[in-house]
Amino acid sequence: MSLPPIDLAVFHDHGFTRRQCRITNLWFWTCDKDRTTCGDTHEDEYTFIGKPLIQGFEQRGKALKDAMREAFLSFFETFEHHRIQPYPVLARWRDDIHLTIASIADFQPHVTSGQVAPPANPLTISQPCIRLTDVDAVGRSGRHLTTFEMMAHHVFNRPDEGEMYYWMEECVAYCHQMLTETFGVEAAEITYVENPWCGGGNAGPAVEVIVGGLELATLVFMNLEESEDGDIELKGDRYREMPLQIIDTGYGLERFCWAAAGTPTIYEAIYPETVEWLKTLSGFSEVASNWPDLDLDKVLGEMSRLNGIMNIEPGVDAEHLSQLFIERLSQRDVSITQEQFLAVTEPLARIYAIPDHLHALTHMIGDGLVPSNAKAGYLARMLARRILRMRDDLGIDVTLAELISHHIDVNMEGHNMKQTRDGIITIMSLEEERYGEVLRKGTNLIKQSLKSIAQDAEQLPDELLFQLNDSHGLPPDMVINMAQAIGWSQLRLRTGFSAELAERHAKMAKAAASTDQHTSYVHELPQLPKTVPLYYNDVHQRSFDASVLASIPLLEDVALESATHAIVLSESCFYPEGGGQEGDYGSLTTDGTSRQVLDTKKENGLILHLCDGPFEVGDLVHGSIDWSRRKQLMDHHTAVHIVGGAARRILGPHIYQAGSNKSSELARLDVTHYRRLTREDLDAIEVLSNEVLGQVSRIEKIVLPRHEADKKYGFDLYQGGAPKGNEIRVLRISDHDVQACGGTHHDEPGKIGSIRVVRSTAVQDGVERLHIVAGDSALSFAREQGEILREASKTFAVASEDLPKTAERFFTEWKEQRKRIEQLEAEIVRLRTTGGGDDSMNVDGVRMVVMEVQGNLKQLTSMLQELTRDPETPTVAVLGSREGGGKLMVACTESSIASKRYNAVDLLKSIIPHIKGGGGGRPTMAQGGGSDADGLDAALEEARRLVQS
RNA sequence: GGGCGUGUAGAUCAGUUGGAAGAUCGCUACCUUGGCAUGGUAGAGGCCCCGAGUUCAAAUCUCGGCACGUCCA
Repeated sequence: MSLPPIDLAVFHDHGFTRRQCRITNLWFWTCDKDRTTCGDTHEDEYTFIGKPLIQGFEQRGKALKDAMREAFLSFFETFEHHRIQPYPVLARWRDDIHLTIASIADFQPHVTSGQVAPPANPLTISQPCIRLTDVDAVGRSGRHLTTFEMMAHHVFNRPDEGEMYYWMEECVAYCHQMLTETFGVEAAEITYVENPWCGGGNAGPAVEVIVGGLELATLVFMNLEESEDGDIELKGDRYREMPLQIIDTGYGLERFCWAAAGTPTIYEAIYPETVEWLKTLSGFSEVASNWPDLDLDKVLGEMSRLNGIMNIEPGVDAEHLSQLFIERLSQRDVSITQEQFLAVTEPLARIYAIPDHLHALTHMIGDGLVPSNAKAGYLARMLARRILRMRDDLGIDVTLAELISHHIDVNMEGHNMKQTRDGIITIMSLEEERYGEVLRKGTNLIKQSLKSIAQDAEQLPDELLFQLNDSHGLPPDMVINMAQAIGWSQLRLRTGFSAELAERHAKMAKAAASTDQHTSYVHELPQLPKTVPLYYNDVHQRSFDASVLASIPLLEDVALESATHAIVLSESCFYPEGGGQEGDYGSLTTDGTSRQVLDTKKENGLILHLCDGPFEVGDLVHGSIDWSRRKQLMDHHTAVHIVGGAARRILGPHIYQAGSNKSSELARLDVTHYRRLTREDLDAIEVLSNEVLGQVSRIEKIVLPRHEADKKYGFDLYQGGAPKGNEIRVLRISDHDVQACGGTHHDEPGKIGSIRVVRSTAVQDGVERLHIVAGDSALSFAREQGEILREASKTFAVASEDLPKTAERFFTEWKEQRKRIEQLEAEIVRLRTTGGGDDSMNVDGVRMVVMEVQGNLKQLTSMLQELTRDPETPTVAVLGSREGGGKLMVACTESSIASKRYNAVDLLKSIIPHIKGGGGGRPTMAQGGGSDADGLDAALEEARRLVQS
């Protein structure tokens, strides 16, 4: 069975009829008798360019967006939808995506799965979203954006629990009423296209709302989930109805603006100030004056109408596209050469894309993101670099910080940003600096790489381009441009290369994705009630009594040390590893047996005590935990929260926990920051952390329903990772730090004693790892440091205060003396080589020196150098030394009869077996060593024989 | 999370098959000049990132660490 037709009263009431599109074959509803297409095909041009279809909105830019958004939200408010504040663009409540890509993403996965209640029902929202998949098409297609606001009304129905708010009929009715009444759209311009939606294991009927050739909204009725024995078939997969029935709508705010403005592209409707500014700065306005005959306005007008049917998607070859455009334009009596076309469209594409990218970047950085070379931070860096490149291509002289400042002034007023303006500007300046550095290094590298390429080459090797891109951040087209500029004028980028590059990356990504795995500790977990955790009620409880519910042998490959069995109890105060806190150790005993608990883990709500032996099911056991270890873990865990809060107060609002680990020896806290931390930073964090220990007398532990926690404390709660349940355990250390955390913590910070921030290391760019010790570990750390100091001072026989000064003195003296030794060795060599007449002889005008000397390879080298330096006395020298198992060296005076007649390597190879060694070198200088110094005499004797013959 | 790349003089970088640590700029002194720009000559400046291993021999090869860069998810 497939989905039935979407046949609603609202269609009939407004005189709409159902037809099948002659191009796409999709069914659609229209009240225009002449319409034969669904509206979104390659024959449906944009009809609103120059002739707005949405009436009553004369503003442009931010004012237009604000008015449009307000009109939408208040429409739904009057129909009893609750207005929800937008979520951040960084999807920190999710671990599967970095960015908020749709309004429904706010409620995934737990609201949409039914585990967590929605914040309101029904609700309306305008959610800023970022999607980078189409980034290449932005600016070129006239309609693509990386950042947009998705206006929506959402409903979460539970028919099985008698909670049914509304479904398709009402949903479409709201949409139609809003379009025609609030926005003044003629009903004849609207088509509703039936096009089922599926994705991510869910599916349902859906309606696309098309106005003037532009898809303004999609109304999705999500009521199906993937199931092998489902009775509904959609696009090859089987589905069944699910208990939760969700209305997921998406109205493109910017598209509404565009339809209201009727501008040639969407960018002029929403970013008019920046587009004008960049046109002026880049001198684009004068481009047309190069060709007085060209009617630029007409070209652009026709182009934007064409945009609607050209279906410009990312990855389309630019050259091919331009030819297609020129062809189509000529069909419409617009004649333009390729040169003219590119001179107009290339700069325009950049002028349009820059404000869009700035908007996305401002949102991301504004939400507290730090640019990085990994994860979401990398996406921000990519956007920043795209902006900088486009700016350079346009030849504009403004900094990234100035561009962002301008954007904030024009577009961000009233938007609540977490990061400060100064913070954003600092981060942008650092990014631009870094970009400059990549360019500078890249230029050198390209010059270097080109050395091996013929000046008249037409292409560069694929491997070179791949490598320059992947390892050095130099995009292929930039490499070609640079190479052309410095003399390789014939070079072109091979058609299709960019596509191959993308494909290569996709392959790598696919290979990486398939290596995901989950470790389990036992073969099969029995169905048992969740273990009752005692550690939340009283974190100080050290022992308890419980009954054994299961005793399961551990899987071979996860067995650690001597643990053999996982014991499941009815309740436990053993804390299982989680939230970066290691599991508790201790013991379980009955009257007869006693087992060590070597680690504690959690799986499917069951606490697994990993023991060194089994129990009988039904045994009553007495459990007691290793308290000193637990106390230390609590010291470290609570300290991590305090240090995190301190770092945020000292370094800025972008400080976010990127991971943490607490063992009994030390704790590690990874935080996001845009530059390396100095010791001064660490000191300030340490001082503030210790102040908190004294100032805050109690740590609050509160359990809240999820949406209440979100509302009260915001998404910074979820720094430790996205929690799963509807109930959130909030740990609040006054206003210093508030986080959702399932770990065990002290009730009073003062119990920790003291905190030391030992050092910081870099995890990746944009993430610093703080090494922290607290409580007893802090004391033993101090003791160890003292011991290191004492040991070092003992070696120097000085007081530890004098150690740095003394070490420095020793080091400089060591350097000076090393130099002095070199000089003295040279002197020794000079003395030895001037005297040795006895060991030299003359064979046909070549001086032969064969002798045993004292010294290492380095000294022998200098001696040989001295002996064979003078071209006036051609010399072959063979030196031997007994050091280190015997050394032999042979050298000939360069470019003389000596080097013509004798080969140092051959000579060496003939004599080296006497000392049981090997060696090699160049024809004029060879060296080798052996393991039998006693053979040295024989070796030298053979050398004498060889040179005489 | 995965792939790739780079650590050599104060700076920017060469360094071939493992076999004698280099260039350019900067620095110091001297020469040229009335002085400066410039030109000439000489010199100083190196834990070749750190630690193991292989080898007669490691800046070079292998492994580990640290630091930096970059592409992708």
